[in-house]
Amino acid sequence: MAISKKGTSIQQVEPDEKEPTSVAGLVLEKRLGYALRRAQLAVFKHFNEAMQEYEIRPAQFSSLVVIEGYPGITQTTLAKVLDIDPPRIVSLINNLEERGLALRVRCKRDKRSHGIFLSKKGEALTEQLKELAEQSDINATQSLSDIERRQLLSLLVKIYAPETSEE
Amino acid sequence: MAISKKGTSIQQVEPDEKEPTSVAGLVLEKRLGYALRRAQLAVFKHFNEAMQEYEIRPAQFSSLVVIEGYPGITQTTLAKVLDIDPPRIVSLINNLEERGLALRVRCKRDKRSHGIFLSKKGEALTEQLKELAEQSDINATQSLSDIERRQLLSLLVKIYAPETSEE
DNA sequence: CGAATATAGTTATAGTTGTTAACTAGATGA
DNA sequence: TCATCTAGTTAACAACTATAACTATATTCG
Repeated sequence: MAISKKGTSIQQVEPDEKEPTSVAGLVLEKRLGYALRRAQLAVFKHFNEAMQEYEIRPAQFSSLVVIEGYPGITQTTLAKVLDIDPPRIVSLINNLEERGLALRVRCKRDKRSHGIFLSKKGEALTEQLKELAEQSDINATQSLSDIERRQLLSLLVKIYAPETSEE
Repeated sequence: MAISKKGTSIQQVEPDEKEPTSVAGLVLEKRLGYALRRAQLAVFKHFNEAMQEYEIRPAQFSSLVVIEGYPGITQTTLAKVLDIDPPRIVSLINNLEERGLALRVRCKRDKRSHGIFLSKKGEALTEQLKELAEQSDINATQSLSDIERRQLLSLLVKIYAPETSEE
């Protein structure tokens, strides 16, 4: 608009006088996708800081929690539950296994598949991490009340898993 | 738990009888970070499908909208507003410029910086994309009412930009 | 039975993205 | 005028994601 109006080619202009510092007022502030992305990044930043000393990444944490809840779960099922591709599971479990947090046990019935279990160490760590994660969530959302936090959670679940969110 | 209990080494076990298909019931379902990530991926999937024929990626869309709102914005300011690193802006704007959607204009006052503007074509496209993006948001959140959608948006803004969300 | 098909896990590969360091040109200030 | 700072850029690299293809087992069915 500002430029394309003039027919002659312009080489130089004045810079914008007002310096925006946020997307406030733009359509962008009304876009759910954008807001979700920004909020997710903000919350993950806290999470990663909290987990740094344990060298646990988000996907590893999720895996630990799911394995804890379903001991003996197969890699394929874990991939489905977390909605990630099977090849990613391999290095993920490799890493947990190398660190002595989880172990693969070949399945008697179907020798192609492995059940995944937590070691004692893995269980203990998972308990600790769950506490940390909860605290990190709260830290990352200081501007929200408890009620708002619960509201938010329930709205998000409705989006990513609409079938399970009837209460 | 299941495995580490026995002292002798176990080679093979039965697989888990119950096949979980979601994180319902696990602590994971209570984690904001996890819910945000899953919801964001779901919404972005819709967005990317909608934008596919225009070959516009999320960051490009955001840039177009911000440039439209602040014609002549510098790359540094754009980086700040979108909270992305300056190097990323370079290829982003290069791409928009190559496609004739935006243009860099060297700034008279400070010859180091460039003002970025949309071309007529860029403006027209941005208008179209904004409609598409709004529709895509709604499609991605069919399970939410209009009120819930607005609630969600306002909660998310409180997280990623707490200072701007007082109304 | 045994050939065709399917599945669990894996490996390899490559595309895409985000991060960091360092460089150039121009601006600023003592 | 020299040192310092900043905008934009380039290059190198680490991380993540997606795809294809391979292996070993399992299953199905003529």
